[in-house]
Amino acid sequence: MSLAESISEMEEAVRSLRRDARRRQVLDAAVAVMQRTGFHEMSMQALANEASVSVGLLYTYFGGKEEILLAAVLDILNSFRDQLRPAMDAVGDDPVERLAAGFRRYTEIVDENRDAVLLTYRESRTLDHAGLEQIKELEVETSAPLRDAVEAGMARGIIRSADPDLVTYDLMMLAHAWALKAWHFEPKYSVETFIRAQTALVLQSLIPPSRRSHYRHLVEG
Amino acid sequence: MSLAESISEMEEAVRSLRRDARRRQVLDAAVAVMQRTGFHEMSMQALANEASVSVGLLYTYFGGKEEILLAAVLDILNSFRDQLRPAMDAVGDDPVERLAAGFRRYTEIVDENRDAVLLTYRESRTLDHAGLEQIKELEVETSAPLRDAVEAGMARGIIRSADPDLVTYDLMMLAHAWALKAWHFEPKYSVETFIRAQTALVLQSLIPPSRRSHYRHLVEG
DNA sequence: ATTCACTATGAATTATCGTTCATTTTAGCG
DNA sequence: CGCTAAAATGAACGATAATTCATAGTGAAT
Repeated sequence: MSLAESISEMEEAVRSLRRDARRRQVLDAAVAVMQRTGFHEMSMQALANEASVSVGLLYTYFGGKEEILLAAVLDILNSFRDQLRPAMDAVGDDPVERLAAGFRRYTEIVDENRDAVLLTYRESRTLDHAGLEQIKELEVETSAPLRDAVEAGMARGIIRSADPDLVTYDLMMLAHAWALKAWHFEPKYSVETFIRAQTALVLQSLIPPSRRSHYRHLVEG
Repeated sequence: MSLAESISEMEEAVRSLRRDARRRQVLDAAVAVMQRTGFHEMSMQALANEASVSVGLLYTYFGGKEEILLAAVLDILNSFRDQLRPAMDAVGDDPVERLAAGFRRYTEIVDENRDAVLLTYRESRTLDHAGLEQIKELEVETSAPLRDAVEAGMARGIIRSADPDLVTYDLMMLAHAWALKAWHFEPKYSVETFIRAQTALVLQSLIPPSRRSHYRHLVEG
């Protein structure tokens, strides 16, 4: 490779980095504004102000308003996916422990991104078909570690046999409930107590009685 | 009461009936348009066309666009509330049977009003504070029969003791999941099989082993 | 210093839409 | 058939907001 080529490659890389930084700047601002007002009520002017850039600049980094929404949502879902498996790996091999840790982490992430979770429920309808498909695929991908743990547990007979997919989605729904029904749960529960109570309730169903004493710390709130 | 007064009262009643009919006509149209396009994308012109009335008329029956949204959502939630308890009363006194019947009916209603359920999740943010409060109150009211069954079951020791409120809301979330995640469940489940599978899963957690044989028809899909 | 490519600006454009209101139609009644 | 009040109409208004584009700044290379 020639020197000139190396230099041009580095320049390319620098530009790409700057581009990413700007995009993130806009996306963060977008999430912030949307959590205050909602997507439709967010004017491009308001977004530009929040991000400290001009309106015109938004259009050099994104195709339009809807593309910003999609990018913001995908950004969030990606961080979901990337954080789940590591948290589960940290607790070892036992499928039940992995499942409990996964549910815990998932719910914590929901808590840390409550507005973002609500956003995905509220605004998905706005997206076009391609965008929706991307979101659905990411959701399935994200849930994979949980499903793996459920299946592993069933294979070893530690988890009562049932449809692993149904169990996985139910767990996700209960985690989402923390964001969707915060107005109802918040007065009585903290994230911590919510997680404990749900874990106890769910595992009661999933672990056969004979195995239950092994997991007393999880089954009893 | 004079004859004149009687007549004027009847006229009043007739007018009120006509008003209600017109309001329902508009509300039905609104739900239809919103399920196609979403609230923000629905123009008053489009709504007027769907309802076969003029734009101006909308404003003689409703205060504005947002008031139509609120009315539509409340209409739906009211029908939820009115249909649940009768279905539970039909199966008798046993709390577990009542709970299962309640969950079944609730999920069926969700299925019959899928778009409407999605609407409440998508568009609640749009409503003002007073509107939101009304919705939350209705949701709590609707869930009351389920909660009653749960509490009755716990009092009699037929249902494992836990936070009845948490159990109730979890059940509602799982029913809502049928609408929220239809894209995921629909290929594999029908409403019927979905209800059976969820019922089995949930009751496994709620009924102590000693009692389980009594409810084999519910616990086994 | 000048050029050049890239980045950024924000006023102007264009379009849509919620709301109003002057006007017309309808229905009931003497 | 008029008469009146209620019901209904839809063009016009005013406001907002997404998008474009002519213009300006920036800084590295010649």
